[in-house]
Amino acid sequence: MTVSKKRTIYTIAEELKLAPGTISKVLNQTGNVSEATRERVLAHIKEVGYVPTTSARMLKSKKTYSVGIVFTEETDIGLEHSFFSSILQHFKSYLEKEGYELSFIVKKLGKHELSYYEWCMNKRVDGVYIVVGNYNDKGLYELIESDIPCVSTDMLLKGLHTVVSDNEEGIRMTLEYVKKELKLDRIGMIFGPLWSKAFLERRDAYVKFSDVYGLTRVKACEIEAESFGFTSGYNAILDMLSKSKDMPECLLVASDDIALGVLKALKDHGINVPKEIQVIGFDDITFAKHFTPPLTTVRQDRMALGTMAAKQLITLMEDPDAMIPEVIKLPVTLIRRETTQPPK
Amino acid sequence: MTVSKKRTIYTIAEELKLAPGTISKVLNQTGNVSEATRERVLAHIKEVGYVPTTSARMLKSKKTYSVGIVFTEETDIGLEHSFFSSILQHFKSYLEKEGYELSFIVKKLGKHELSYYEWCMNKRVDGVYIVVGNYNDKGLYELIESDIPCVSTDMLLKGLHTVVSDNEEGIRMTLEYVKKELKLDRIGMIFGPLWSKAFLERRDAYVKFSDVYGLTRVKACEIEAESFGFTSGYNAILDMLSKSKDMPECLLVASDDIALGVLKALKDHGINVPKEIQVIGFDDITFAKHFTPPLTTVRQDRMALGTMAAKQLITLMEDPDAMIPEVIKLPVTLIRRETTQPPK
DNA sequence: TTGTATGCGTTATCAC
DNA sequence: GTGATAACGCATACAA
Repeated sequence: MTVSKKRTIYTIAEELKLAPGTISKVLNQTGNVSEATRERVLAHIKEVGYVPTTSARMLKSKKTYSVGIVFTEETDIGLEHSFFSSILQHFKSYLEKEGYELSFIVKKLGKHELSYYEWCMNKRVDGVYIVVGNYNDKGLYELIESDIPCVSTDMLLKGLHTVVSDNEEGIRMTLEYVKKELKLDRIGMIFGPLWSKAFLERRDAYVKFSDVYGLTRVKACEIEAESFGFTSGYNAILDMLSKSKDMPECLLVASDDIALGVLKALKDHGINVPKEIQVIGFDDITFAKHFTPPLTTVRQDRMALGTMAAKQLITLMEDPDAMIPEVIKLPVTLIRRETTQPPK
Repeated sequence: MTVSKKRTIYTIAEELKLAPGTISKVLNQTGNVSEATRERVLAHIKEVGYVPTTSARMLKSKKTYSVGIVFTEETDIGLEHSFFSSILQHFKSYLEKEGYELSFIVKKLGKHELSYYEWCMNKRVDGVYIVVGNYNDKGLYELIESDIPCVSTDMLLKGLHTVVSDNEEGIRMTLEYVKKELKLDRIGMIFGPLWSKAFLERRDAYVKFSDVYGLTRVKACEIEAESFGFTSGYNAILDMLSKSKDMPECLLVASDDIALGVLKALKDHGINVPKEIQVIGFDDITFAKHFTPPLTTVRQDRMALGTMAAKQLITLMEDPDAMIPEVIKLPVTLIRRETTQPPK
């Protein structure tokens, strides 16, 4: 392929014996251009493979077709965290199909330090997607309060559009399953870190619906894991075992990552799952079905999460005042596998 | 925080009773500016939080402090693939610390379709990082042959700077371990898809060093997995078991993802690891140590891979003709865990 | 040492 | 319908 010589609206105007402005008009489908010249210009542009230069365009107009991503890297999270990177992946696919481009928001450009907001203004991004954010991050609030469209799949904040799984319903159906299908009574739960809204919701739902279904909560077996990962699950069980010999029949775990650690710890202590204790996770990460035994869990639809966030953001970018619900709850599904076992 | 009113070099020049050009000079540390005004300008800029607008700057100058990322999504790969996203994460961290910004290269901007190369020219990225690419992707070659600095941690191509793990040495040390510590003789290997250079290198090294160390290759147990994931490993074992009852004492597997599937299949068929057969993986993904039994494997230093790629790219971006080696091989480490067991 | 003028490639507002 | 022309915010060569 020949490396195309540099073209601008001027060169192509010249080649077509037209005025630069006219080219711009057909490019932006603005103003009046005769159908004839329109076609002619479009054809030529396509033939020579001309693409308007982003920077110049940005200089003049508002739309940049770019969105900034906030992906806070902390406490076991980051691109390596499969749950979030999966959502991001789907978000990315959808947005790219719509012609948008994704950039990670940084706090430094060349030698200039800047806040999220400054970066966004500077880059003139059309919108922002918060994949995972930290409630202690001041910069985030400045961003959310600004009039740059923001969407998140993680944080729940007044004024921020968020797409999340229906955590409460997930726990409700789990507990209903425990009661009605598993026919169990005594339950416990390994919570995730409770500063996370999602984990908090799951804990609250657990408290609420254990009542509703008349389940018995074993208080000694309700533990808040120290973090998000496998290890925190493992440690939570160590903690539990040291405190009490009084094990529940079924243990809910706030996330699969933690649940896998739980399962491992149980196995290491010779406690059989599901015979001696049954375990139910949350998320349905890829590995959940590959573990031994395969984990019963509540599936979050990662694709729907990412895609829906993308849709919301596009709506907002096209019309910042669009009347759309601030938080959208997506349905979840209970996936029955082998860490639970209904009575025969 | 007050949302700063819009500033340009003009407004800040005005505020300081200086000429716009002067501001520009101190910003770019070019031309002659007295130390006094320099300080004054810098101080003011910092105070009001002024940041030069990228688009305008791009229009004039070369450097954009931005790099494009090629992350081909195929055959089980994508952001969800923890190995690659982990490398990307480290690459990203390093580059951001240096003030660069990362954007995913897309093939469509607004309503314009464009090639990788066009996108890069258009955005004026300083460089490109190919996290994972596809050899069949024509657009990639155009990019690599252009004079945009490119670095990869995946593809091996003439003219492309690449940072990879020393696959050959990894396999060599594995085989030495099998021979000298494990005292085993009969070996087999589940290869990864051989169109991948990395997997090809591992296969070739396996062939070469099994000779060197006088190991016996069980041909019926040398199988090319159909893909990258857990499932392909599982299927490879199904395949192997159907073909031969003649199992090797030790099975190398081209990657941990595949190896975990292998382990599961073995377990499902009641074959004990490491008692009946020993297994060694490659990569040391996070989950390798959490599996039951924990996987013996060759660790690739993902952080070094990402960081080194970042360093190489920066060197190239600062001086495109820098004399640096085209391919850098990073050392790997054998991690002994429980899928292998030396004789007592 | 500091200020001025011009161009970068667009878009948008006018006249024609 | 079409063609000039003025911004947009910065860098740079050149004049002061």
